[in-house]
Amino acid sequence: MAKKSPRTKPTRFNKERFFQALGDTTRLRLLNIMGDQELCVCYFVEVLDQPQPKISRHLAYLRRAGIVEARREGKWMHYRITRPTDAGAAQLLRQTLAWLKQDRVMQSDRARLTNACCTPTKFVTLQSAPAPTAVARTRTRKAR
Amino acid sequence: MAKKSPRTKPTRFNKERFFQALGDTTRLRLLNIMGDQELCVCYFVEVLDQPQPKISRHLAYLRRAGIVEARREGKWMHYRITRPTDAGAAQLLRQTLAWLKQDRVMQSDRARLTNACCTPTKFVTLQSAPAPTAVARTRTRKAR
DNA sequence: GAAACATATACGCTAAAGCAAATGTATCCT
DNA sequence: AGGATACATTTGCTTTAGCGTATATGTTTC
Repeated sequence: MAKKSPRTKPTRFNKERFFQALGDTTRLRLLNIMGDQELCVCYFVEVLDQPQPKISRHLAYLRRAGIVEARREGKWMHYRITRPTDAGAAQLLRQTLAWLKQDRVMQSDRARLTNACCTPTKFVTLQSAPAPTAVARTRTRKAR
Repeated sequence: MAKKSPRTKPTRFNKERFFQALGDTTRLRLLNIMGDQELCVCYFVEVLDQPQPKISRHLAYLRRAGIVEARREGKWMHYRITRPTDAGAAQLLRQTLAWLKQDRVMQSDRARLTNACCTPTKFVTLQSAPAPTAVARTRTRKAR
């Protein structure tokens, strides 16, 4: 028995949850900052200048919605945007990210991230944080 | 004093509200049913088979988010999808609508609408309701 | 203008979202 | 082992969303 996976995983992508995940400014800012890189939590805290539990909660929300993935490396958790299992959602997400880049607030967030990356020593909270690393684009550049 | 309008109207499109508006199944179903036509409330009530106040509330929500517009014709209110003022939102909305069409539930909603339109006499609530009319695509067909 | 109709809004409720502060957990360092 | 670091999660609270029921508003008809 124990049918391997007649439909175990593809429980049907939840559109409602997907849009709800995007319906919060903090989460949109987090996604915008991530862009194509993988960031550890301390960077989000630093750039958005908001309490760490709040950041963690929103990241967890995005994770449940299938929009970001996490990877542990020692004591650091790295978050990156992932490709939603649903193709339509994937396309919408890509467009949304492009849309965000036109926003003033989002641009200044990115500027602040760049600043933090270049001179992490200026930020107490980032003293020893691992630098962000670019993430392999899913199928955009030269495939993987 | 009372500065006339240094920036009265373009209050900046609210992305948060936009996504929140899409983050509800009932509202997605309403949008899907509208498609390119203009429908009066009784059709929504009939097709979704849900209480009228609920439908009205969701339509009001969509209206506040700048996604639909309403037009009164006698005692009937006609709702139609509108082009959001923000170009990015407009594109996302278009794609979302296309995305919905692939959904089983959405397809059956559309089928039920077609049925209701062809034989309105079979539906008590639609006895005298005005038939849906196609809406001038914003810039798609031969302009207006 | 009264009755009937189509739709909107108010009300009371429950559930969920969002927040700050506190606490828990895993990891690293010595 | 013990303390420090980096997050995650819990707790208690306030706000908002969504629902059904009841009621109000605007329109037409008689």
